[in-house]
Amino acid sequence: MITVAIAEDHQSLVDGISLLLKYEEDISILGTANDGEQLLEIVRLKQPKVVLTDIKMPKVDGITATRILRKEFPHIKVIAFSMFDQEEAIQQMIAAGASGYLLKNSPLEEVLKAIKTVGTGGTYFDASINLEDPAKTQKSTEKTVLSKSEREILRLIGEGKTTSEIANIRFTAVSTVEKHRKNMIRKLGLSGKGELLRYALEKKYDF
Amino acid sequence: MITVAIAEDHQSLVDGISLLLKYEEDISILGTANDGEQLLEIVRLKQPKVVLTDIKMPKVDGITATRILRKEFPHIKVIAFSMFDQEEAIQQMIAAGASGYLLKNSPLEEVLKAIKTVGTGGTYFDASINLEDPAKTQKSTEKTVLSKSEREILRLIGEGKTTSEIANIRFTAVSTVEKHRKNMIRKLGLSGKGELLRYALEKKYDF
DNA sequence: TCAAAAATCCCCGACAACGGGTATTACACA
DNA sequence: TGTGTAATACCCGTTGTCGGGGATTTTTGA
Repeated sequence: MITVAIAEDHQSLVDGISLLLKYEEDISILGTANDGEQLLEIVRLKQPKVVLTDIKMPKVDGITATRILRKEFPHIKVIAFSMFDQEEAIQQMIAAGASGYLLKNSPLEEVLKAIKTVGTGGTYFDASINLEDPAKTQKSTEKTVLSKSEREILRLIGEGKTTSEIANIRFTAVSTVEKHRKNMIRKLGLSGKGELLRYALEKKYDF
Repeated sequence: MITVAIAEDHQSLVDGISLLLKYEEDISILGTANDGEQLLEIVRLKQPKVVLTDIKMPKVDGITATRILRKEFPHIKVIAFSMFDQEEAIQQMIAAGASGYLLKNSPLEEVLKAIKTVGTGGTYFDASINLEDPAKTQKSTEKTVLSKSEREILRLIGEGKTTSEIANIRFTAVSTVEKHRKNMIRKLGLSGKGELLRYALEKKYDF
């Protein structure tokens, strides 16, 4: 018997999945949640074997929830369920300890397959996902190399501050902040005008 | 017997709804689509009594599809099915001729109720929708709505493309893309260098 | 059919962001 | 004690973005 908990902010989709799984003999749904907080509660109470979770959710996002759950209950397997096949999200989800990744525009049958595969110790990644890409992986390992000032500036960039605003906040010269920007761009292997803001916004859940 | 066509770009959700409706005696699904073009095809071929459609879809969006269908087949009832309860979208959908409006974070049972109510000549609007405040509604409908090209460009901005790259992709002049950018900034009340990218990244997950 | 909205193109100036350098001070740690 | 890294600050030049205009064509809605 595979016990499952589902977290997904669209109740209609939760209902659809529940309906499908209800007729499966070897699968039992222990609970459903509409946000990350509810998911953590349910898992702590009932400890399912498999967790199926959306990435974008209110209160606590799927990546953070996965990281917390995998730390508390290493035996619990997590399958991510997302609308997007963005590499960053997938990469982060894998880093957080997910055993599978599904896309919402795949058939519902995929969900069933994924739960069964992951529930019996395997991994399941949607066919339309292409992983590896050494540049990205390298990027994520190098991100820890950022220094204290650099991290602070990156955070401020993520909050929408411009270079001159950051300089005022930190009581340093504009040229210093720009230097830090450039160093970060070099360290992270980025290029182009908006890339650092992009990076800051996408990684801002990481602190 | 109520005949139905469903359009929704997330196949998993289509499957869930289909699964639910399959066990209903008086409802029959004539076809499902993953984008607006497919929906138009199906409706023209099979002419269902009720159409359940997502608003955000590839190729042809739900609002446009509704407008076209209501013009060609005035007897066909349309129910909108959306993730967001933004007044502009609801207002536009009603203006296009929709008889109902559902939110994806409502239970699946609501879908059933809505189809039955609309299929028998009624209207069904989600309880958590509040449409009063005519002044505000009027204001937002004529102000905040982005056009087709603008939305496409916003999407590309969200994918990290620069203005010149977008111009190449769309086979238009750089100046045109810049004009669209500026119009969007004005429409959305933004200001500053990175704000549009910021907006694009934040709204990217919301449709 | 006809006006409104959208889409296309161009101009200018201002300035922030980036790429590529150089240089000084300070502090850690081996 | 020296080497390394971080943090500070400045230079030049290029490109992208934004604010503010104007103008034409095409599409669409009423």
